Amino acid sequence: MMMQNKYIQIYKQIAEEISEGHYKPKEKLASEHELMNAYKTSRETIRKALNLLAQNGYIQKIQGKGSIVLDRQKFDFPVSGLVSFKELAGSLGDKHQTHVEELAVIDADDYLMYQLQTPPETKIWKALRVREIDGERIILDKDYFLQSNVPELTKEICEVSIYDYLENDLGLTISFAKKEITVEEPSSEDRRLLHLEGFSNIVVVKNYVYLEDATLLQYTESRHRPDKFKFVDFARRSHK
Amino acid sequence: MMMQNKYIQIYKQIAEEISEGHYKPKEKLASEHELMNAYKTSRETIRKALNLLAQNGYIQKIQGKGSIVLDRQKFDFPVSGLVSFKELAGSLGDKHQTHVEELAVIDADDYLMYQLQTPPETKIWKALRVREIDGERIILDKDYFLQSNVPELTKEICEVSIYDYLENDLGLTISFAKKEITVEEPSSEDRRLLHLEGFSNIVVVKNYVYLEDATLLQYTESRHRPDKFKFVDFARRSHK
DNA sequence: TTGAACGTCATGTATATACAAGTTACAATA
DNA sequence: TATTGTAACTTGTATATACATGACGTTCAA
Repeated sequence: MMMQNKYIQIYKQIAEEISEGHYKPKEKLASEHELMNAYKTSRETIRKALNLLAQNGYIQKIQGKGSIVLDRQKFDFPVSGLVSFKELAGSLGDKHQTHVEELAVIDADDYLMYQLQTPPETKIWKALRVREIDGERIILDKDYFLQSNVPELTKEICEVSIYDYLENDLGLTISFAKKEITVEEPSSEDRRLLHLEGFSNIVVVKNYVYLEDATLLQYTESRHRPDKFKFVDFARRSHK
Repeated sequence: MMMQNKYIQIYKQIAEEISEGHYKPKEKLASEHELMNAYKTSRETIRKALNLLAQNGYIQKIQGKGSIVLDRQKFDFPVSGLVSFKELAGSLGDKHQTHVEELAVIDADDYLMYQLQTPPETKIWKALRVREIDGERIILDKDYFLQSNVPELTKEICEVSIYDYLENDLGLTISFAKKEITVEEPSSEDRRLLHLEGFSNIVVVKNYVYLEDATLLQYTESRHRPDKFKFVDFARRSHK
């Protein structure tokens, strides 16, 4: 009967209202007691929703006073967290395009065995994609999946969104990810596939994506031209 | 009577046990029911502690099975979240040093008025520090505080840790922060103060630090030599 | 032998109550 | 006037109970 969890519904609803500007920044949200009546639920359920809002930078809770709405405009989160290129490109300018340069099942070499924590000769999907924005080839994405997790993969899927395919079609649920950002010298592959004239550095984002059972699903290297790279992170201090 | 919140105590205790290797990765934690008896508390309190552990990458909860311990070794979090340089340098190599190049109260110029969201002629503490690791001048930190928040600041404080001073001495509690990472061309100031021979890029981390009442405490620009820069981020997918 | 059904234990969600603690406004008091 | 005290709000913590849902082993029947 329940379409979805109550506290997530409430979270999404309030988050949308904030995003659409129904509340102004620095404005106070209704109190937990009022929200409790408004949504006909218990206080703990309201509090779970409000904690999600706080965690994701929508509001700030202040004991004794209430919840105030933060200014997410001045706070824009383009590449924070686990977003995929499609979400990113959609939120930024349009005129983006994805070129699938390579798509094949390969045997894991030493580097991949280390990154994916697999035994030798494991079959691995390799997808090599170039992201083009406004006519410039900006990003090189190198994706690796265990074939045991992802049996089939096509050029068409790679051109749209691999994440959509994994989550909606294969029913895999992504739980958490670790990102590592460094700056390196461009490889010859980078120079061949991207427009790097005059740039002597490249930003490398290594992304380890895990499923709900804590097994590694995917290793991705996302190689960005430095002038077009921007990473935004919002973090709360967890405890005192 | 209560030294600290129960669920934070339990969180810290289990977190320490995991860090010290009392549990091995992939090992199962005791069930919520068992922990409930062990700590003589309610299940909800245990769950709050476990959720903190999950959020910070210590464990993964799996419905129906239990909580399994993640491998934080393979997962090292050097610069994730809100850590200060002191913590960073301590966890990495030693032989680090801080040079205070400049420390003064100034009037906000246009750039600072924008970054700190203040009216004109606001008095602002400016601290300019160079971080040296293993004899190389690697990082240039430019810190700005409103004098209304931080009345006094000394060279000695800047050499140790401004964060310690703010939190322990002034009683200011940092609540959340927004980071922005970009790559730029070095300024003449960067070239003068850092060892940048041969490097044509610099990694700029803009850090906006907020207090519990959601007011901006500090704006920091941390400018890193690209070869020594590394940023690690751990993120959970918040909802479905 | 296979497979469906069931019981048990795990975590997830929702509710209720009680009290602690921070904020604010206002009235009482010195 | 200035301070204190109190009442009425707010959010924070802790506890208890109930049921839903997922994982898994055992039992029992085909």
